[in-house]
Amino acid sequence: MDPLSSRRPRRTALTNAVLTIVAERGLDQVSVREVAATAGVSIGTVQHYFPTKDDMLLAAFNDVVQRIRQRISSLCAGPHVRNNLSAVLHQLLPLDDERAAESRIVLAFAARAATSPALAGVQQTILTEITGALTDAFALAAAHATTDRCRLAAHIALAATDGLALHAASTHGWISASQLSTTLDFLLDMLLPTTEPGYAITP
Amino acid sequence: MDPLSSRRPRRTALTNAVLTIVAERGLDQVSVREVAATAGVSIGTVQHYFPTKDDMLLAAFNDVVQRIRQRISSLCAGPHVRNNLSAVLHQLLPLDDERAAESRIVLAFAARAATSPALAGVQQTILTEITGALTDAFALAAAHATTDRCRLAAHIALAATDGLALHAASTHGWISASQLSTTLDFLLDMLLPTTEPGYAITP
Amino acid sequence: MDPLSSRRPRRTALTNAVLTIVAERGLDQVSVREVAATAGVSIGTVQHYFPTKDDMLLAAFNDVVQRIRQRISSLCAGPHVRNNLSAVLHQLLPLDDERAAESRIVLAFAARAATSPALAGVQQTILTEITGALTDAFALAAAHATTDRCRLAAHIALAATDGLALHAASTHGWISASQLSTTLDFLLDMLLPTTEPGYAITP
Amino acid sequence: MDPLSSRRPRRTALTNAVLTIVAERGLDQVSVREVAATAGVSIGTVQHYFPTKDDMLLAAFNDVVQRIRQRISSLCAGPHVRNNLSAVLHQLLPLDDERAAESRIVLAFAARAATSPALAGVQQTILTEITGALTDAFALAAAHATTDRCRLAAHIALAATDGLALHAASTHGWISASQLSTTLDFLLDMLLPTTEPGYAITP
DNA sequence: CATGAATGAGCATTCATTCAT
DNA sequence: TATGAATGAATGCTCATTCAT
Repeated sequence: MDPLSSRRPRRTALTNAVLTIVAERGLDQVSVREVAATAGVSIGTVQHYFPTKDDMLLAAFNDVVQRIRQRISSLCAGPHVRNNLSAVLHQLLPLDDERAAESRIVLAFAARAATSPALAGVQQTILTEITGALTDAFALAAAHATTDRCRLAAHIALAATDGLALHAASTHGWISASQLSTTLDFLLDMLLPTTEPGYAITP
Repeated sequence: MDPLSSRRPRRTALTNAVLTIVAERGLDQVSVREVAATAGVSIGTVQHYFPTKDDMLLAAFNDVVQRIRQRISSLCAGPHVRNNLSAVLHQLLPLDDERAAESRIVLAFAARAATSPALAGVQQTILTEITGALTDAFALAAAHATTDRCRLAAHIALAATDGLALHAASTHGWISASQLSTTLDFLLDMLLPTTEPGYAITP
Repeated sequence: MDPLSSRRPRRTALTNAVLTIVAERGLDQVSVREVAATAGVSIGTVQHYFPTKDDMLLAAFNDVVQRIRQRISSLCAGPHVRNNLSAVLHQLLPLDDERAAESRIVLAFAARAATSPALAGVQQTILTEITGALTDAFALAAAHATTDRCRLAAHIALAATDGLALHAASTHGWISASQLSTTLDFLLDMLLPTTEPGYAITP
Repeated sequence: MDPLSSRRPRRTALTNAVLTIVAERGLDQVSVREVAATAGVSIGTVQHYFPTKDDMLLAAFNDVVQRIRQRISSLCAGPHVRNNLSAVLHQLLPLDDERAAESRIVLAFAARAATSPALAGVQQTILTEITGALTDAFALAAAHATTDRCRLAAHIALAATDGLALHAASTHGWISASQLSTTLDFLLDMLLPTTEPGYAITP
């Protein structure tokens, strides 16, 4: 009846099929055929929603980015800045199977973004958003720190988090979930002085 | 005369061709045809050296890893531990065109390692080596720090470095070379107390 | 309009192309490319109808078997059992160019059936059908013979016929059409006593 | 030392490798690579003995034909003509695993002979030899039969035997070894009257 | 909105063969 | 005598895409 209620779900089913294949077999195993088969529709239908394969991959990347965006923004509503900060970054680590799959997906798209301007644009947007939010959070948590310091802290925090996710996703069991968590906590302790000032991002 | 003097160069020419294509157009644009054309040999010759495409990619990844390994070990010979540490990590950042290409290459292989056990093995080996070396370096630089602290510092330093390289490679100009360098320096200052103790990785 | 009227002919054109190549150049010269070229369609079209080469060969064998089946059954309608029997078996001999081509085709598929279960199944089916029909015919022609005798006669008749076709197809002119016919007639005379017994190879 | 004692065995090992592959996987699975691997030599060695693949196949066919020739001629030395005749023809049926393999081999080469003049020549030679020998045998067994009758009987006997072998090799278990033997015996009884006339399919 | 026929370029791989050693 | 490097054509097959319905 409502065109939105029938069009969107099918489109989402297709991007979900893409993401499933990316997580399980890698981005280069994504083909229109496989997506159609995974989603249980015909090839023609896939190409009705996404005229080209690049359109399809871009939509899938946008979907996963949007999913991350929403999960992050919902975590920023807490009263304690530091807890929010920690929660957000932990969301980006492959601490359980679901987020491990997401890490593989994000890594795959990030790698392809290196040679795909369209994907690079999406990647740049989400990186800008997250570092902006992290910078704000650091500013709130350490009120007397300069903006530059906060931005530096944000970049370090996000780089280390993504780097940890990269290390975990690109090996198999080299670094455990608890190690990931411990390492990130250690870094946050360094970046966010708790009891007394005198180090970390404060001047 | 010496078979090694005629066999090796050709094999290396082939893996170099692979790495060139990976850096310029991405790992999924690597085909036996393209590699043969880039190296200026016939298709049959490529498959004489590498019976399957996976063999070829694995050899190329091993080559780039070996290249990194040697560059790093040559930097560790300096007298000042902290300088060595800094130099090694800066080597892993895409600070010039050559290292930007290498970052794209390493990122591409890391992403594929997520779904390729053979590549994951190589990745795990090099990560283990580098974190081991970094841990030793932190131990030398901060003599009274526990081994666990040093290992944590090593993981953070490498994760942040690889994360920065990932951010730079997966966008185009989002983060400049000087920003990369500044951010890494800031992190190292945090991890390596200079004048006086009382923070960072010392207890 | 009717999908059958546009789909079937094309599919049949493809199997006919296969059979043409088999008859002229042998089964191992059949390639998807050659079939496409012979049928005047694109490679993709061939593989739209037959996803794999084995599917294509199986369909072609089924087609030729079906053709034989129909020719045989149309011959069994005559009033004189012995004439029918003779006519059917003569149909299986390479007595003219068309049936010589068919003999080469059938021989090629029979040989491949030795190492292809799918083709062996088709071969077994047609052999069972023909020997069944021949057994019935012998039973009608020699009313007081036991079923076992009739089955033996049927097996001998078909084996000798196929053997003659094999000899003719696998040499070039070693045995002439008239020799084939004469030999088969002689065998039928032996298997089907007409007026009086007492012949065989004795004068 | 003796060139013959070192050259011939290796050459024979190669043709044996060909025949093994033909029996197990079919003639079109024979490749220089596979033959070299099966015989445990290098590709270059195979092509040292057989410059082209056709040379190799022709030699292999000649070998198998020679093997049959020798087995047959050794059986013709017996004192009872009828027994010799029966023994020779039974040798051509796939009554045990070894002769089943040989039947697949002979069938494969016969089918290829349909489009290969060189193989057809060998096939024609062996057919001529065997029918000649059979004609002689029938002449001895039925002294007062004309030569033409004997030749007809020979053709029928060989055609039926080869046809039975074809039926057995091209299906899997459709006709059992004992059925093959029984059918051939029945035919021979028909072609070679022993005590009294009055047989054929009538009881 | 959805299908599937049709296309032809592209893929990794196998192949027979040549040649220098 | 025997090897293996090198070649390039050919293989079956998958692919993204176009188009008519």
